[in-house]
Amino acid sequence: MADSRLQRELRKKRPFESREQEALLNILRTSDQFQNQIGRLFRKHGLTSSQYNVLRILRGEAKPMRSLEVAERMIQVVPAITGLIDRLESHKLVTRHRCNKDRRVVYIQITRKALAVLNRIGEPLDELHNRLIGHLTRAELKELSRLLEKARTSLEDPDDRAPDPTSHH
Amino acid sequence: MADSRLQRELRKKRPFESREQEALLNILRTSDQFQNQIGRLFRKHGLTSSQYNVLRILRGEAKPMRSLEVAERMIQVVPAITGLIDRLESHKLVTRHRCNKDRRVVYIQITRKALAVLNRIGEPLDELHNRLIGHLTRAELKELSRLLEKARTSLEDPDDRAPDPTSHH
DNA sequence: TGTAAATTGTTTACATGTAAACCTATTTGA
DNA sequence: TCAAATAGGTTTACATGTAAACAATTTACA
Repeated sequence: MADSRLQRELRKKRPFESREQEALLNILRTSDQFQNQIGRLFRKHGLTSSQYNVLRILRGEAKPMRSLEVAERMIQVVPAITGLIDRLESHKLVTRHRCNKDRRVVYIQITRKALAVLNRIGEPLDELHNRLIGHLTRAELKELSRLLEKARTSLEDPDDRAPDPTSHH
Repeated sequence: MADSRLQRELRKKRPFESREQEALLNILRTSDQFQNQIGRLFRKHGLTSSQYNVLRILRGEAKPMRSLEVAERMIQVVPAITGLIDRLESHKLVTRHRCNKDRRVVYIQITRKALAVLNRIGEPLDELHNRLIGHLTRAELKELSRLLEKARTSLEDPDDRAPDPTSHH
């Protein structure tokens, strides 16, 4: 395999053992670096990436949501959501309401203050996105998304670990 | 823009505003999910992803390295390396040696125990890599790497903030 | 109807990641 | 030669992310 940019970046002395490994590391590395840039922008506005994501989800839904519903969309493990909401609440970016019908449930609602913050971040974030990958052509962007979506199909079926192939349908 | 897999995954009610945004989110999301899988494998062997990366770097270099040198290759902020090395040391996976010539410098050396752990992880890790993106064709893997490397070129020049273009060569 | 099982969050224990302040040992330079 | 600037690491303060154990409610069902 010919020398690659990634190989130089990682200062590897040897080419990758496989294209699979190279592609995988390219995905992780690109994501890492982009997340750094994006996180820095959020920090300027007093938010973290996770907090921004929670607020975006709440704004998108446009009505109070249950904690676990938010957590699921964040694709995060459940326990983390509690502290995340705690901090957002202490910054007055969301409010919590205990449901009366089912007292286990907690509803999370976004505040006006948070909506204002999201509005302020919108434009600079679009600009950053553009700076990060705006130099790819439309065809390239489309192909990149296609390849990444195809890559993720490997995570779909729950490992074919069907405990009992004879049951269920 | 037509509906995409990502759009469904994120339960977005509206198509993405731009292909740039869609591609960017695809990168972040794919990386996240893959990192989860990989991290789980490392954990089975008593390591974290960061620890594994440090050990790989040390094994690749095949001789003691300075702390900051390791940190640079990890593309991490400096402070984090201290605790990381602390934990590796407490697990007897690396040893620390203060340099006598320059007493500020600390050399990190990998242990035999760590080399054995890396050997045990090698095969299952290759298998996992294969499971994650082995279903892409060679041409697709190559194109995916090319696109991601092109994407990262946006991070190259230090923002053109050349403090003084007249100095240095 | 009464108890086991499932659901919804929380708390606790660890390992990281970021930023900013610090401490020491070296190097620079007037 | 001696003070100021650098370089190499650490420490401290926060915000997350993962796993495991719990607590409070609700549901299911024998």
